[in-house]
Amino acid sequence: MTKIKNMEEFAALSGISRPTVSKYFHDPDSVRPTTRARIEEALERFDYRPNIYAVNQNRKLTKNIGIVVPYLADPFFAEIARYLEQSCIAAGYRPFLFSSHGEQKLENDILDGLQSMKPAGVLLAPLGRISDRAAIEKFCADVPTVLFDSNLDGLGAAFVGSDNFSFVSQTVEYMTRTGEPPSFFEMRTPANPNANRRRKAYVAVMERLGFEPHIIKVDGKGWAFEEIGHRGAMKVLEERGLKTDSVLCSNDRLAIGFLAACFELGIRVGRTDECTLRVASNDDHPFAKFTCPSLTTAAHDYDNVAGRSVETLFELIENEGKLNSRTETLFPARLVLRDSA
Amino acid sequence: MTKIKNMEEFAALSGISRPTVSKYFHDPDSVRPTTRARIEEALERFDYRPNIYAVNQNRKLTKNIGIVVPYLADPFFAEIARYLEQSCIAAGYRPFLFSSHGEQKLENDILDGLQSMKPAGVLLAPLGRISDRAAIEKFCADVPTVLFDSNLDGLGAAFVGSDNFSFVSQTVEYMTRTGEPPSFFEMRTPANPNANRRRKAYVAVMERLGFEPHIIKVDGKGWAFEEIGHRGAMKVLEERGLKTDSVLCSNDRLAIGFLAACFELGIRVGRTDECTLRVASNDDHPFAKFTCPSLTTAAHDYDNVAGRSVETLFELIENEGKLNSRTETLFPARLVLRDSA
DNA sequence: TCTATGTCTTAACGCGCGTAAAGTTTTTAT
DNA sequence: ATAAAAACTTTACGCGCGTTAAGACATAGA
Repeated sequence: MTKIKNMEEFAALSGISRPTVSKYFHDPDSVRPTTRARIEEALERFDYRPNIYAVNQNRKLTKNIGIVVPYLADPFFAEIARYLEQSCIAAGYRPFLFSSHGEQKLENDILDGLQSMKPAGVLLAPLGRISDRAAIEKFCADVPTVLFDSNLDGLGAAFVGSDNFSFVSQTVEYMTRTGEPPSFFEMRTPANPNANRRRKAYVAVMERLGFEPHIIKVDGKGWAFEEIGHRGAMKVLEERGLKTDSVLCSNDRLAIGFLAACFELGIRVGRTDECTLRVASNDDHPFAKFTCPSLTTAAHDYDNVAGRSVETLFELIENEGKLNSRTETLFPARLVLRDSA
Repeated sequence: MTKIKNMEEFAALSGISRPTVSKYFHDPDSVRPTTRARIEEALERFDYRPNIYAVNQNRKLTKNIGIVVPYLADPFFAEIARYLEQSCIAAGYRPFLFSSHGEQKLENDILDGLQSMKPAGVLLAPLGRISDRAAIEKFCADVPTVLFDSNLDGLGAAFVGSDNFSFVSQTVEYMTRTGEPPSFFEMRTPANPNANRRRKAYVAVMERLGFEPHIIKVDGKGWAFEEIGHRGAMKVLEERGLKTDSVLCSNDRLAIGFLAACFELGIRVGRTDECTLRVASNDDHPFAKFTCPSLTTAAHDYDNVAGRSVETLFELIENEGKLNSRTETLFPARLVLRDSA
């Protein structure tokens, strides 16, 4: 097995001219079946692969796709990233995954580095409130970008995410239908714009149903939501600051902390008789099934959000970075009934 | 602000010759302070960055570092990846993160793609039992690689991980000291070699202490450990297959499932009087603090494992891919006492 | 001031591949 | 069978930068 240095050499060994071989690697269907067969035959014998740097230097558009999520230690994003990666690979692209780890500077650095990779496109789930709008806007002007999960008004060629109103209305209506209307438990200054939309949806739904909204805001910064939810819940529960016997958490990770606090304080959570509190939430986090009790929550339509995100990006790429208009696609939630409410 | 096309142009604008500018980007300290100042001054005015593809084509060694983990949806790996990424950036490298998502084919594909990136080095946490040994061996022959988290005998230039014996001996000794010696709860065919070492350590420690080991093996494949632990625990607990009032789970994710099952069955877990079962585990998963009850576990020395991994890789890179001999570094665990045992 | 050393400039080649033009061969259609 | 179309080969240039060699220049030490 000889080591092949470059395409010239491989072309010679396969008995095909280099430009034709080059054409083959760009699109195997663009050459005659007989020559394709000859190339692929040689390919098996010699195991040659074009130098990606030389290739990418000479193509104005690479086959790279950047995937950026705000916080990869959150399994929600890890899962969605997995789906996105696989979709990209299936479509013949090379996905590169980055996490902003909750930091603006890192998000900016990632976009910076991404730009010099000349990616065909980028799937970006921005940090949200703490994102550097100007930096992202500048990036989007140069690179075809689809925003997902959390929207930044007007940025990117399109946005694909979940319909926060659908989440909250389903959970609130369910809890109201089966018991007392819930209070809303959230962070005081949420990092994510979805959180704000959920609060607004909560207020709207409560008012529509003729109930007075109760919002419990807990302190805490960053992405350690479980910790924040736990600490906040301990405080609220110990101070008896809870006006209702049912609570809707803004998201599952806060709820995980909330439930842990309830457990520690001996508060029975659930919908059975011996329980004094019902807790529901939003997201259907991968771990929501294993909380104690298991968490009733509104599930993201993972598949559709991820699927539509990549579809939109591919469309964008084929249209050379321009879409007719910026679309915002929102998928509704699916209520998942478990034991906590 | 003019758009700069290439180094030639930037060199002209900065009043320095291109070769010198090239030298500067390779190592800013390799040029005279005055010229360095002139370049950096121009750099601020014109915002130019070398084309990474052209750069990487002409350097035999890039500044890229591959980070490969077996399953990114596990926050443990997400956390360690974060640390590794940051260390690489701090050292002036460009980390690229990949997850094998529990699949051998994907692991192989990732290594394949990585190889054509000509990375300076790779930090690889292999899938373990289902890894393609031959493929990894071939890869390691060409690319400076440090294995971490799970060891494959003889592969890679070095291994850095945790000392499974230390984990298990601490948890077993603690449980034995404070109550009944534990049974060991694990998957029948664990994906990870660490699991086998933990079982062996359990048996060894139990025998040393003069107790008979009890091993509970539950069925299940893949990386959905919580699910597997939950289902397995339900079965064991319902069938009253538990011989002891204390259980040591092979890892935290199994324990999360185990605790959920206990909760559902009304079994009180903990070390207080009204509890009938104690559960401990290994890893100190990011969520272990929020289980119900919170999980007593042996913590990885994250910082040291990650830190030593990158240190070793950098050393390896500086030695041009060769180390004197393959070292295996194991860091001991730290027992974290919480409420479950 | 002069020399030795270090740093810079100029000129030029190479990396591996994309791509275009012109000519040749093969395939398809009539 | 023949003409038209399609695919191929040859030749050659360009991409942006690494790198080298020769010579010009600047800096430091005496």
